[in-house]
Amino acid sequence: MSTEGQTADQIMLECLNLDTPKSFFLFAGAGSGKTRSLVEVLKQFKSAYAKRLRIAGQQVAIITYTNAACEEIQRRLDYDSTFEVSTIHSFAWRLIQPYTEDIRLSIRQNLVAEISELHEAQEKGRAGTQAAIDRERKIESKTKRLGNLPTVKKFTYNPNGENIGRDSLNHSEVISLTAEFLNQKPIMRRILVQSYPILLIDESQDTNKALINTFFEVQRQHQGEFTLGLFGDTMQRIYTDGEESLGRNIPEDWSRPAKTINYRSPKRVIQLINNIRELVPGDDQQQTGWDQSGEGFVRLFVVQNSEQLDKSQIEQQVKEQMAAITGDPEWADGVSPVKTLCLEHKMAARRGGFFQFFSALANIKSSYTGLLDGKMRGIPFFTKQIVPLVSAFQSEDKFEVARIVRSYSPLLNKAALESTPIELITRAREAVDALMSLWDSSYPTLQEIVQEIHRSGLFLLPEELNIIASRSSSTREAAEEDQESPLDEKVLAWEAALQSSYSEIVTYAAYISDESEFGTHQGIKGLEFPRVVVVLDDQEAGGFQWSYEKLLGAKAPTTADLKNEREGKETSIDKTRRLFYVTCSRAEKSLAVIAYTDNAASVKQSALAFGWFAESEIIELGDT
DNA sequence: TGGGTCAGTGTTTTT
DNA sequence: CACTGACCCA
Repeated sequence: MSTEGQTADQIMLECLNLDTPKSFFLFAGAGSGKTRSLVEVLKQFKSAYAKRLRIAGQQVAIITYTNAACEEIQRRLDYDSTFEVSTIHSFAWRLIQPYTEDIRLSIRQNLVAEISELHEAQEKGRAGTQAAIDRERKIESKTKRLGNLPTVKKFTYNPNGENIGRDSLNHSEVISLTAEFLNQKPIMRRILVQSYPILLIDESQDTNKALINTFFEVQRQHQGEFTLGLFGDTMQRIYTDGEESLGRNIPEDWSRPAKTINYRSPKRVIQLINNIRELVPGDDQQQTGWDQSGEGFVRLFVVQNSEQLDKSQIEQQVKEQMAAITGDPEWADGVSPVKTLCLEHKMAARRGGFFQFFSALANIKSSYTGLLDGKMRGIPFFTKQIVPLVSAFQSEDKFEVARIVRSYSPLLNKAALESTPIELITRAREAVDALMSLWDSSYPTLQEIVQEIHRSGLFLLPEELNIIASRSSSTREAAEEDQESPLDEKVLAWEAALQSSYSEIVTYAAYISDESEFGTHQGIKGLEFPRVVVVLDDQEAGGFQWSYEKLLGAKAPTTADLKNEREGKETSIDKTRRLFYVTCSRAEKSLAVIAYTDNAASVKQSALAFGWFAESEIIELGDT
């Protein structure tokens, strides 16, 4: 370890002094060992102050962005109760939860304002369009919520999932209510400061703007009794909610420690990410490599878009070339992890071989989160029952097969009352054998699996699947004419999803449990992988927030971009550059960037002109 | 008929 | 955010 890291740790430790508290903003770049510093400093803090905090009934609050980061820090702090580690959402909810009447009042005011805005828009807008219908529906649901508001005894909120109940608040409401209450109610500020004399915020660049500014204000008003410690890297702000000017407006009397060594990436990758952020006006943060880091490799593969492009073949080719270039056979041995980062889940789904299943269910907007975490009704039936059963059966693990059937099968429970154990077991075995015979020739479709389970009764079918399985083809046609209710929307989506092969559910299950070789550009915040492929493909991406084509000069900046630039605001190019920075900085050994583009020549030229890649590091693939 | 304005449309990431 | 298309006005 260099002295630089110790210095930052030392500064932070000095700030965390209950008698002379001092706030700080720690610049912690990619791979700088920030979590390790945090844990080290907190452990030292604990030995000096834990007892005093406990007597006063106080804790140190540590706020993270994701659940994964939260669990990681909790674990590394040995689940010590001196520390309250939570995501921003669960922390915020704990603060405001008791204030039912204030929440009710605030929500009421918001609803009234939103409804009147909608009415206004409805008068201004054209009648009969989708937008008008949507507005009408919104007015209806907001009015309904307004009417229901007085009957709410207690508001509910689930930080980790869907919040669809009558009494529930959504994610953004919890955050904005917290900012509002802290701003308006001195007592809330006092409770916060007294419960948590130290508040540390990880990934502060992505913390909600209103809330982070409120925390600044709380700190300003409670100097001498409150420490606010922000960790972050403004270059890694990749969510729209964060404060743009964070880091530029830090109060004079704060400490500004910096961890500028990158322990994660090899020198060539660090040079690339330094070059990427060099182009950001006003950002002078540069990282240095660790003495023991290797040189590493970066390559840019430029692919001209065309109709008949076989992307999977190109991406395989990239891995093989990377194996040859780096001398690291694990790039292409097919078993070692190579992480491929795509902009969107759908792009990952296409490459990961579960697109049909995923995109069908992605149409159910109300439970998209459930699709991403695998908790959507209908999915655990496959991932927790069918997939484990099939894999146990195929590896001839009889105990595991028996365990799964015993845990889930109504065949055993129900029949248990009227039959002898031997009959039961025979029936269950026949049901399992019948199911498994579907795999005899090739993979069955999910539909075939569902039909077979429906026939044998081996497992209980979730509602939507049961509806589909019980339908005869004539009732199915009748049902298609009437697709009004939300259940029908779900049933339709499931009908499409069930057409996919069993293999899709297997690769999907791996994806949502983070065992897949694919990830999204944003979802991999804070993670690291030895071999990284970054896929840039505007054409395949559906969204409009990022444009790699503009970043790489293949597409001219738009009038909106030029206007933003003139006004000193950030452009879509700035946003895309930061996302690109985050993806590239994940690599521990070597990095391959694949740029699918309408203008290969411009991409190559820009990559050279920016100084990001050398001529010898750019490889053109495809038709050219 | 040409130009200007603005509503409508598509739609992704995390909690 | 960027684009399309409806609509208004000269």
